[in-house]
Amino acid sequence: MGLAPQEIDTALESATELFWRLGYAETSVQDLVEATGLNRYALYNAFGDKRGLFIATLDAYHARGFDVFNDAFNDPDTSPLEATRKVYRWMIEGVAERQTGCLICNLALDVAHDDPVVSEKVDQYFAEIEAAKLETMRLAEQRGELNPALTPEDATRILMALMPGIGDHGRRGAGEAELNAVIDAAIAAIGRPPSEPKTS
Amino acid sequence: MGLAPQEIDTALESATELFWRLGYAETSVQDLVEATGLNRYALYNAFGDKRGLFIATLDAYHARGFDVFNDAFNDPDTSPLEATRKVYRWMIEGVAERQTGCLICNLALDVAHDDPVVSEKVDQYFAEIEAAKLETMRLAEQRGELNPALTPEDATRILMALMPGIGDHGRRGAGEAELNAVIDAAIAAIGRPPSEPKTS
DNA sequence: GTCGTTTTAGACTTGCCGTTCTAGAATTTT
DNA sequence: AAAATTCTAGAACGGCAAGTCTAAAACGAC
Repeated sequence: MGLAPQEIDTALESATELFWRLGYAETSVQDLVEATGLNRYALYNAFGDKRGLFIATLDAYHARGFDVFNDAFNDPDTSPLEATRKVYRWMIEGVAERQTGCLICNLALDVAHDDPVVSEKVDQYFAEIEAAKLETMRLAEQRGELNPALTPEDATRILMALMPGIGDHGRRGAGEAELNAVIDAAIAAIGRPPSEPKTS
Repeated sequence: MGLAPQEIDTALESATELFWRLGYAETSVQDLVEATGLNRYALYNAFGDKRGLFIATLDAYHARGFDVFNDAFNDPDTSPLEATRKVYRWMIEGVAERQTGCLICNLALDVAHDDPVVSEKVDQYFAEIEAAKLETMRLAEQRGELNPALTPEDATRILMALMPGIGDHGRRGAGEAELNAVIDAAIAAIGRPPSEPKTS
């Protein structure tokens, strides 16, 4: 009776991938049955309904992203701005690979519109990211690595607002190099500028 | 026989507003009938189908945006960066008023995914905006108003990638002031920085 | 004023998808 | 080994929305 935890995990993984690539509304339950290898009965038993399964994938995705975040910032050798670049590189990899935006920044936002539970989760996720970024930017300021025209709050605003743009850019076909150029430009703008102009 | 051009225009206006606020899939033909005041028969006669009507609204929106763009940049008293700020302010007004992203940057992108015609239009629209921004940033560089850490291409990348983020931010409930703070921070970052740090 | 055309309003058709149900197969229990 | 429980696969149900059709109303021409 019931599924083994490991079965649930692998099912969640394929479901995440499917939702991510197709979008919530565009993913049919039949697609999920085929992708997970579980039959309808088992799916509904384990997750309640399609929405429940989606929410479970959000949680799993969130946990994964959290780990990446911590790894990048706990390396004492990298500066705050470099750690930030690393996190965006990771995000960009996912976007470029699937030609679609981050599961939460871009996809869950659609579902959030008429689902309070998802909406709550998205808000919480964004708040977490924003707090982490702000702390990082404060650190950058202390080290004198921040553009003097910006407060840490300003830098955080820019970084936060770029996230959906990177996803959308990827959806419209931008490759990894193009997306990296965006975040590199942003980090250059946020950092302390040189006295000599950069040549194109 | 047929509708007067003026009837078509007002119908298009209400349809635009409806699509914008609700999204494409979430807007039913019945909603459009009620909002435009035209009956189904007349709607299908004038625009072919729901998708045709949507594409017509895109064209109208595009034309409107084009005008705003030109107005902002043809004022000889404002610097390139200030003109850019003006255009974003206009965009932010629309976003804040409707709590949803720009019709093309955010909404049409969803539809573009499985509609080549819409996809083409979105691409063309983005290319236009990008070219205009790049020209503006080149001008800013010539005037010595650009952050020396950035090429005009870099600055354009940042500005382009911010657009969807502003829309999504608005969708998640950000008000006009918050959204303005984002673009102000970005323009500060793109501009030539002062020697003294900004105090928060 | 009557007849022909156009417009209206909404019922109807078709198709899709999430969810539930069911009958048979597999599996476990004793 | 037999019986009870659980799982499987897919059929059936219900609802919703786009697009078509139709019968009545409005309009216009002569």
